[in-house]
Amino acid sequence: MGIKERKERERREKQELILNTAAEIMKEDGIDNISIRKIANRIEYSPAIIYHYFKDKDEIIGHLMKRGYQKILDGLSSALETRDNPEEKLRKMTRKYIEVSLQMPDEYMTVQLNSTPGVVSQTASLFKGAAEKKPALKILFQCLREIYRDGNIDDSVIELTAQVIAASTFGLIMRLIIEQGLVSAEHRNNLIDHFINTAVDGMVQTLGNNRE
Amino acid sequence: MGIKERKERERREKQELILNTAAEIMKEDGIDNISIRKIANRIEYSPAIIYHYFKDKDEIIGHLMKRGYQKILDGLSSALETRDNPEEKLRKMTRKYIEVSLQMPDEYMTVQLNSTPGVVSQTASLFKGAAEKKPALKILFQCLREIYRDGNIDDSVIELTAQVIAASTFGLIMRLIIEQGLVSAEHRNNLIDHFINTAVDGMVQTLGNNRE
Amino acid sequence: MGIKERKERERREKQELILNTAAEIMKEDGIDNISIRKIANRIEYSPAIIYHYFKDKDEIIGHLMKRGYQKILDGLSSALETRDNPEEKLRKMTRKYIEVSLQMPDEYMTVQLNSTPGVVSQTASLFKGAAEKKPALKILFQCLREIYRDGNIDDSVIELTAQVIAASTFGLIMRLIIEQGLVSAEHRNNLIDHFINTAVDGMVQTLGNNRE
Amino acid sequence: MGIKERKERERREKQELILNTAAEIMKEDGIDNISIRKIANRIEYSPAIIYHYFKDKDEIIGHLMKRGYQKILDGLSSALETRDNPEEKLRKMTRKYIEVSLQMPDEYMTVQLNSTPGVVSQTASLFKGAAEKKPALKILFQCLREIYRDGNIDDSVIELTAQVIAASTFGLIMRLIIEQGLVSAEHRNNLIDHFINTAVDGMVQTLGNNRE
DNA sequence: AATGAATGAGACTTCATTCAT
DNA sequence: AATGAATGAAGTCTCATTCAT
Repeated sequence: MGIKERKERERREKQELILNTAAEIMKEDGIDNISIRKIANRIEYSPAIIYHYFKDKDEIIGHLMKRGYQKILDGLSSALETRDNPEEKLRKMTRKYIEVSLQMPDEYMTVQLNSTPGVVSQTASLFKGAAEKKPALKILFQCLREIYRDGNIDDSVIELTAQVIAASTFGLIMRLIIEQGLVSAEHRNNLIDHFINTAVDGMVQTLGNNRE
Repeated sequence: MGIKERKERERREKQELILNTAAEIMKEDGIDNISIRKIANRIEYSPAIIYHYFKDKDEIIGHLMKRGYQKILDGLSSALETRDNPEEKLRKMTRKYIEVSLQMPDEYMTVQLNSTPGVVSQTASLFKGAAEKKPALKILFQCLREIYRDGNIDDSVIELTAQVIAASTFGLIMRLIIEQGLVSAEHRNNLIDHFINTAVDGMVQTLGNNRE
Repeated sequence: MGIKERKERERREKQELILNTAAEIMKEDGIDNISIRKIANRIEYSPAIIYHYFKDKDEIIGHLMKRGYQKILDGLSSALETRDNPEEKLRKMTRKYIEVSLQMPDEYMTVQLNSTPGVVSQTASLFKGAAEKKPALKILFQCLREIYRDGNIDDSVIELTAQVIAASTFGLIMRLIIEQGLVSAEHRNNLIDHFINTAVDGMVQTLGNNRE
Repeated sequence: MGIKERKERERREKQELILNTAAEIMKEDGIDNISIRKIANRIEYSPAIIYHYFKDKDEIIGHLMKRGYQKILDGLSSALETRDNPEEKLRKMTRKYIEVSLQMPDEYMTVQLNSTPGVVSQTASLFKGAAEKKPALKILFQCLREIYRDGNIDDSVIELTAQVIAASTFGLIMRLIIEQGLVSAEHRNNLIDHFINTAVDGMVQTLGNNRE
């Protein structure tokens, strides 16, 4: 009696098809140019059927966002499970985050740049106290805390540092995405290495020096 | 025979009016919501007349972009004219760049995020050799070069550094714009200070240390 | 072999369910906003199944109408069975008719205002000869006839009178329904009393006076 | 230089054309079935142009309503300017009101039956105190007041009477409209005469008798 | 120089209905 | 008996653009 399950599966498959098509369009034309019609045309169905699988356009966009955010979080937390010293952990995490993001450039852009309240409340990370409320930032914060576990550096300063690292990393990723076609793979890797070795590491050291 | 010039002038004035109105709308509703109709309504002319002054909507958007880019460049080069030592100059320049950008958040976003070939070719800065071709990056590069004038650091490394600084700064600005409503003025200043003092300075020092 | 009957019964039950749900929607959103989908959603079945029980939407609407008309007739004839004098009977009947109608305002409106031939042929009452053909009007006519059994008033005049009473009563009911929220219960009762005591009674008396 | 005026006129003419077409559709399909598309199809223009002349569909409906209401008020007040005695004035007014309404049956129905708050607040007449707030009812009230100027009938009773007359008249008009095709012109006139002579007059007399 | 009129395309969404399963 | 999938038509509205005047 797998008939029910088959139907379920087919339904999910079609939903996936719709979402993937929407993602495709987003990639090509930007999120604001996703339209029910375009999706319908591509999958060669009538526009109406889409409302059979999703309540409205917002729901589709919503799914697209959730997807992007989830992928990033997954990638990030996988980097946490190493047993390296905290400095090394920080480096690996940063690298992982950059890599994951670059593998889904369009979703990343869409999610991170969206400024509708509902979304920005999830992606925001620069406000005071964000280190406690934002999962991704919290990870970063704890890593830094561990690095300075002996020194007496104020938590607020560590939060600032985490935020600056996050924002800088975001900037590098975004520019790499935007300039996609213009930067060679080799140079891109050099940039990432250099960013981690001088910017991130530089911050950590500078902070350490200022401690005394 | 000043009649011709007067006409010319009036023409330019009206073009300005149209562009300013478009900029206004961009600020309020985002670049994707600029419409010929909205512009026409605001200046209380008919939509058709706009085609008298601009070929089509794309031309208007193009002008808007060029404008934004120019403002940034102007602000930046003004920071160059100080006689401080290069380290201080770098700090001032970075700060100035951040400040200018934050004063025109929407134009900045629009210009920097646009990925149509025509525009990205102007804003791109991460490709190998950008330090020579991009005015803004060139300034940064020269400043760094001056800092390490005694050491024997390879130009390619300095370019990498300039690019990483540029990308990081871009990231901080972007996130500050996106999270506008959520970050207090005080915290925002702390972030900028911390960014300059630890991230930028940190890079410079780390690079110096690695020299030997 | 009660199996066939059970199926029959179940079928009728489901038809009832569908009709009741349709009536519900009519009450809430008006007759024009009844949609197959809405019915299906409420009874938690798929839209398609409804076509199993009714040919199409028109058939459902048709049933709804018939129902309304029946309710009114039932209520009316119950008022007939008193043994009062005819004047009193007329008053009671009128009052009963008003009350019953106000208890099912939406059905009443829908039925009475519908002007598709099929329906209007049932509700029409103003044409010459209606007193004989229309059950409801016939009752009224007979009541009036009884009142003037001694005088020599022409049947056509009595019919006119019955028709005017019917139309006036209809007007009062309709306005009370339309202005529902604006008329207090007390004032509504006053209006009904006043209508019966002055308008209906007034007609009857005026007609009696003109007899001689 | 009547060029401006000509354009103005043409504009108004086209607006009229649209409104008339809308009215036509209302007549045929009911107010709820007016659609921009239908209007456009009939006048053989594209749907978009309609938005050139009216802000949106609501504006069109609004105009339709205002039109209907105005016609009625005009017709009514013209009946007031006679120098007859009040009883005769009442008869003439009633007759005039019926006649005017029957000349624009569809607008009348549409306006009177519409129960959206904005409209019903204009057409409502049965609530306590309506005689003061509703122009049409006020006229009726004053006429009755004049008839009983010698007797000591309470204003609230006169208001009730006015309301009952208004509602009854409304009922007669509505049924005549609905049963349009079924009632001969002769019979229709008989009904109107009979209504005025027995129902309206009957009320007036009955009220007068009850005074003592 | 300026405008009003007009259009065709496209946006989102709801609906009644059919059909294979 | 019941359903999910699918469609085509229709609904309102906005837009960029063209053209005659």
